[in-house]
Amino acid sequence: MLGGKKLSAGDKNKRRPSSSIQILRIRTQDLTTGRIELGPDSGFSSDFTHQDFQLFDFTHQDFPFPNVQYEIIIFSRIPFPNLFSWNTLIRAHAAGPDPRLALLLFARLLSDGPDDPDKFTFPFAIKAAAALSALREGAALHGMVVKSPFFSSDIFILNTLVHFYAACGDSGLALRVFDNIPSRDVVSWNSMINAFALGDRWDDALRLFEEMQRENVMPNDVTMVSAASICGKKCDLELGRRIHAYIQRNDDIEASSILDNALLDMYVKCGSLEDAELLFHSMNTKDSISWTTMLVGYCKLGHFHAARHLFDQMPDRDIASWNALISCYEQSGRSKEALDLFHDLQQADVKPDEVTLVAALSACSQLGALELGCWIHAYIKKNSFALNFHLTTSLIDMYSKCGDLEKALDVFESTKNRDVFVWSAMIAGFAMHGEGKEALDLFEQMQEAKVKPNGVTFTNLFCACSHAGLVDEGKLFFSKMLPVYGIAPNAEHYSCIVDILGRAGLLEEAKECIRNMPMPPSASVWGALLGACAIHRNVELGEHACKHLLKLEPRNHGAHVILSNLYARSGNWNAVARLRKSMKDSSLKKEAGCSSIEVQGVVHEFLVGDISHPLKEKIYLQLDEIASRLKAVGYVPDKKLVLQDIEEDAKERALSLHSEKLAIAFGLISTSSPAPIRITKNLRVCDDCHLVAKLVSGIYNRDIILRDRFRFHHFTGGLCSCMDYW
DNA sequence: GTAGGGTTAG
Repeated sequence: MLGGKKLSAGDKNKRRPSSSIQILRIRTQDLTTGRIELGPDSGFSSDFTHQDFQLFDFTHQDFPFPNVQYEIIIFSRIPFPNLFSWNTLIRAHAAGPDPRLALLLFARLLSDGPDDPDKFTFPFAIKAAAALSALREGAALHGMVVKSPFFSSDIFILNTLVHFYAACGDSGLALRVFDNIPSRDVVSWNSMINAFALGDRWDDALRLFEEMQRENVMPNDVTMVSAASICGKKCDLELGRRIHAYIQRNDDIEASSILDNALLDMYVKCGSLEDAELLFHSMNTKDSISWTTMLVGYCKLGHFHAARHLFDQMPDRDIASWNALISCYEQSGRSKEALDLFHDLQQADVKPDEVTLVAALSACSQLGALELGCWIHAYIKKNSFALNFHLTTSLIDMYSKCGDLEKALDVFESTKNRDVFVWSAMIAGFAMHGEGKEALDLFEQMQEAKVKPNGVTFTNLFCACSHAGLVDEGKLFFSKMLPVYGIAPNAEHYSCIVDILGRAGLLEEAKECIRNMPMPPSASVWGALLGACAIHRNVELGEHACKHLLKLEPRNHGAHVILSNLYARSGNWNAVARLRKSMKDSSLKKEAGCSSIEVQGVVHEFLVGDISHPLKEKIYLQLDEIASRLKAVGYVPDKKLVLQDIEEDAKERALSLHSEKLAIAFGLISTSSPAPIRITKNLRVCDDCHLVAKLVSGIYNRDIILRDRFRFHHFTGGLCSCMDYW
């Protein structure tokens, strides 16, 4: 039916087949009639004949149901297909690559089928709605079920509905269906336990697990998979072990590799490699999921050699195994290893998927490896990967963090569909480059586009305000978060606002803000206050913040360094020495500063005073030349920040060998104008290096784009984009 | 002759 009018057979034959299939829209008023109608905006033309199925592209290489095409041909040749044939085809599509076709067929069945749908039809159709998270469509199916005396108590249909609402992310609605199931079987309980698990309501799930046993429904292997998985998510090793023991005790729980894998995953998530290894070695059948799960276990606990060894031993690696190792490297900050493995993958002629590309792009972001990032972007285009939200977000993030804001904006603007992550990534891009106004404008546009901001959006906005010194704007956004946007500020948001106030010198207001926090102040809140005190040389408040910070994170070396800098700036060398001794006693080391620069696709890393580079002679000659040209324009090294109380000329030498200066020197000799020198530093850039970079950009007439831990500095003609506010 | 629930990478 279309627009409420039933088409006659004659109409059908006159119309052209539709070329694009879109999801059908079921109007809610149709619930009262118990029939499904196609809305006028559905894009579906009802001139669809059985022969048209042959026009669809079912040759997708990952098509999981090899017989579908065959069935379609058969189906289209059946002059009067019966309900059984309809059901079979709906089932095939519900599990196929495009479940929308199952819903289309269902609608078609209602208007043109030989019979009304039966108790077999509904589970297939609801499953399709679940696969699509199509809440409205599934709810309409639910409406039809409820009104039917035959279906409203059918346990198969009701169980599928529980699963459907869970898949749509609404465990509350799932529970309403579950509560109304007249006599629940083990699948009902399993579905509801899983619904809670999907909604991160782990304790509710475990309560239900106990309740089902009280009602004398025996858990089966599927129940135990969920139970194990919940223990993993809760990091409850004790309960996990009890579940495992229960399974071993009860012979009626059927062994399966899915169950073994779920237990393995539980042990890995709980961080018990011993249990995981024991189970892994006792497993008779290990599939690629088992191997990959074990691999993730080694990676997460930092056993990278064991992980690599396991990876090399795997009998058959699928793309998920590669992705696991690449992602683990990338998330542990081992970006170079991640990219090396990405390279191996290509050498092995394995096709990356979207997950691989997201991880590789993320590794590029961390390293500032723009050339490789561009190459991956070209690869995506060449192999016509669909730019989904994930990939788009990663590309924007990569270009932003590699210092090419223009390209980030290109990607952003060429994307029509933008979810909250895509918008937030672009806002973050502007923020880290100090383009506060643009970030705020984009937030306005995002609201015009009716995309609801989330907590991350606000973090990025605050970051923009902080770097651009937009204090009033930051305060305004903060005050609107809960009342206007319904997002309760978390500790991270409080750190941001403390940072904004503190940087602007409003230390008292920042202190007051911390006092009014509804949750205990986190380490990062105190860190923000400490940073502000360092900028504004407030030793007393700085000590106060540092004391609180160290109470929460005794081994935070960053705090020691900032406080030490604060003492150093105010010339209190005794305090510096005391602090350094206490750091030494607790074997705390300052994180080594490291700067990297990419030249022709190769990333070169420099540490302080590094002499490991093959071109070290040339680099040090260049450094000498820079030093003399800087002196000629009146530059005096800012030695206050050299931590040790050492001799003056030694201080000067230590300062002149900071990693970013080595990278700048290398950049000058290995690249040429007008290409900017792009440097990525793992820590915040120090005052002296910032000054040197400004002067070099003027004297050598070369732009320098330096990314530090927190933001970008664009040095050009002797000035920096941050206006010395960072 | 057709049916429901579960594990890995992001």
